[in-house]
Amino acid sequence: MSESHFSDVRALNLFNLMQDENFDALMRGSYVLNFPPQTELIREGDSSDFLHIVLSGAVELFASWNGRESSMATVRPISTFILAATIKDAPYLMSARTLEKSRIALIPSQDVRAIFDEDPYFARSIVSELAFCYRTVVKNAKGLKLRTSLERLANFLLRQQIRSGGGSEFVLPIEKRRLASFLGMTPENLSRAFKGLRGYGVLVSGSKITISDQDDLEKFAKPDRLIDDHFS
Amino acid sequence: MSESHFSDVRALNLFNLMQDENFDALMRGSYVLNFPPQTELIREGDSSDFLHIVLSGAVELFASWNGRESSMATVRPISTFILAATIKDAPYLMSARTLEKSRIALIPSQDVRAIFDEDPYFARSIVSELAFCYRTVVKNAKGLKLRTSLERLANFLLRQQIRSGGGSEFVLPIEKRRLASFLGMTPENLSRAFKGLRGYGVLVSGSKITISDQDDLEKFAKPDRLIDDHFS
DNA sequence: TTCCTCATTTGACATATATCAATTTCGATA
DNA sequence: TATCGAAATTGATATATGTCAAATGAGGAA
Repeated sequence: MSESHFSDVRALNLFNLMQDENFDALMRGSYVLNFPPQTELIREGDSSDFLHIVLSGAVELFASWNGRESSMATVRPISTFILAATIKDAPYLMSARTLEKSRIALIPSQDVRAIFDEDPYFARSIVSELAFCYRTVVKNAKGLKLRTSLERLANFLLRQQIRSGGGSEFVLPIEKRRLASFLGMTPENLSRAFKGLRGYGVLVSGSKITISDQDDLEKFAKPDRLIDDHFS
Repeated sequence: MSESHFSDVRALNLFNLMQDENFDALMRGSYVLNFPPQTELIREGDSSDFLHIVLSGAVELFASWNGRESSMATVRPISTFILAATIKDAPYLMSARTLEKSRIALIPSQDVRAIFDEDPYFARSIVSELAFCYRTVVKNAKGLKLRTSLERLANFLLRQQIRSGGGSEFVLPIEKRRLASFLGMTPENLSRAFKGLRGYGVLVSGSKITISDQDDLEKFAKPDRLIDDHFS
């Protein structure tokens, strides 16, 4: 792993408290690979041999059943994914594919489990990370069950606006068809949902979004920190 | 806490590996309370002061937004709930209410966090438990996004059948209106869904379910271990 | 038992969302 | 710039699900 990536990974919440020698051991056993876009990295049901870290590019986590597919999350640098499967030594529940050309670090799951047992700081970080992941999925499930697709889209836009710095104009981070799948709707329905938000001051031009009436949109979306705050 | 409950709690995955003195310390600081049915134990958004353990009775976890409410899970003895909030010292994402007269143990969250730092076995168990919870919610989210309400019901019945011992006859563990909410539909729609499963050999009489044609139902439901196996 | 309350079921209807087919738009690349 | 293929949009329609009101049924209390 290159020095620059090395320190970026070290800075992750998951790794920033652990002892140097343990971090070094993890990194020594890891592989760094470049993948072209649209490469399937892991397939749900496979055994979890590696903890993955997205160093650059982007990775989509998705799930399939009975010929249907749904986007579950997008992982952007620098982040790990499938920690839970790694820890439990259980099969992956989601598949992963690169969305762009991506650089991925792979840490053998058994190394992660071994150092977890050695390093209480690492253990503490893993717990914190897992609790965070758990809460993220719960928030997602709440959104799915409590909101209509229009409301989910409206709140997604408000969250994205904040991530983008809070200005009234920002760019969608993923293709619309993936966004549709992530929000639990069809691309056609997403297109109509965007139209439906015009009445609340949302202007769409390609992937550029303009929120012309912040209050109006928020009044409709009713963002809730227990669903939409992705930082606790 | 009475001796019998004491050992039942000790037997939980979360507590069975930790050192005696640490377990004792947790129990010494804990409270055990009896609650009548329909008592709100925690409200989403509150700070997480206690890890809860259902000793007897039953507790529903539910979420609310904008005047709507959805049942997220039912917790039965002997199990803990809201571990993630406790660990992160973050506000509860879900509310909890007793469904029946229930006996609940409360362990101060700060004690849990303190002993987590002391006892590596406890830490290991917490990680395992959190990973398990995470995977459970991911499975739930997959079901919500990939299946229709009829398919969710069919698979719920198959899971419940297994939990009940695998016989062709069993009893629903919760009221139908709560089941409807848990499965993400209205009570009316659940009623119609039960009718819709008649064609696959599902007979309903009150809360008693009879699966008269196992193969037929399974062929329709297509249970998948990556969604329906709640043991890994 | 009888009554009362509340869950459940049913029917009619409204709304939300999906599907299918046909354009249109966009973006990569020759 | 021109072209190609995929993504996005649109319209028409089908299906799924929700809502409302009424009827039925089950269980507890007197």
